[in-house]
Amino acid sequence: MTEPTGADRDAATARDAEAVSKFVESFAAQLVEAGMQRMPARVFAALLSSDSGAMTSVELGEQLRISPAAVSGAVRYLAQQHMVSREREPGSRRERYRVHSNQWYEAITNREAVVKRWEYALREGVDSLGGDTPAGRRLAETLAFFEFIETEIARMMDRWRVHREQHFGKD
Amino acid sequence: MTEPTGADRDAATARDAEAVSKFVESFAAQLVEAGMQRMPARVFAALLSSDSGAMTSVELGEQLRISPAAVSGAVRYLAQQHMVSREREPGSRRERYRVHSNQWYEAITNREAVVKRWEYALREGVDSLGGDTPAGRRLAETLAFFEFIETEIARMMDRWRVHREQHFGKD
DNA sequence: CCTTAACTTCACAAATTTGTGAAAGAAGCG
DNA sequence: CGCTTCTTTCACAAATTTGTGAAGTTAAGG
Repeated sequence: MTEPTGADRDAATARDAEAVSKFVESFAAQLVEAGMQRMPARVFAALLSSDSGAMTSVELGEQLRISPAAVSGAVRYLAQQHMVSREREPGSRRERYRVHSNQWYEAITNREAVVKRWEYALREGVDSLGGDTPAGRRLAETLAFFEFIETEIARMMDRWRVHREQHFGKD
Repeated sequence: MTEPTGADRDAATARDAEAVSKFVESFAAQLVEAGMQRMPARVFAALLSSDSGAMTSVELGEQLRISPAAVSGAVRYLAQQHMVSREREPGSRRERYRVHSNQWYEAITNREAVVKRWEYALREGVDSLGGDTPAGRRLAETLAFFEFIETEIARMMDRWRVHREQHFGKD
């Protein structure tokens, strides 16, 4: 063997596999409880708790004890949600999956597409029930709430970026 | 029959059952897509688009064509999530389920319990991986993000209450 | 080009979730 | 108190979801 099996074995960054696994499973469990699918949740937690913030398909399969097919499905989902990005390490056919902290903060707050569809459905509702009926007014107010939320969240993320830079630097 | 079957049949507030149902199903579908269970989503949408903002178990069962058991399960879930409240109309064993707009705006943004558990898991992770490791630092920053979000959302809801009062009055 | 390593797709079995009918449990009203 | 009406609980069948092995596809490197 010319290279160590699995992840980085450098003494300075040696990982306590047990501790990592414990975190991965408990954080993933919380994500699942919040509605995320199991495999994406586990893969995401694994990436989040890796030192480099990136892992290959094989590494993920080994750590989580899941098949390549499961890894594939999970990362496809995560990539679609913009919570993870794929990288090709040059001169290899291995793919690397990376969690960019910034990126996933945006992804988790940016339910923009979801909210837009809610707003669309609500507008349809207001139209067809009539803005002058009690129900129509309730829907209209709900719509206003989401519109409000949408702009507020954008501003909140602006403030976060400032806050983050102050506390953690640009990185 | 001394009272009309189903909901209010007063001409002024006559509901186009078809239109209501269309909205209910399409809005519910969006909620489902966002991770909500089907029955709670449908029940919630039905309440939201009712003129009075409240319906009995029987009315819900009729409109949605579901069994009493399904209604029961759905409203239990919605009540737990504080998206709906139960009322007993005095002098009847009928229960009424009501959506208070205010209440459900809070419920939807107030993922407090969820976020708290995420934060707890992240703190555990930082502790066990060590705040001086790259992974530990990533988890710590993620934790900071959620703490930030938590206070910001509380303020956002304060602003919403003001905004709402200006645009829709106290009601 | 051919080989081979890596990822993806697909069909399917297992596990989980969902909604129902039936029975049991409350609570008003006589 | 017991009847009646409404709601909840429970066991189960149906439907859906999940993760796998195996076959298929892609692309690097000879």
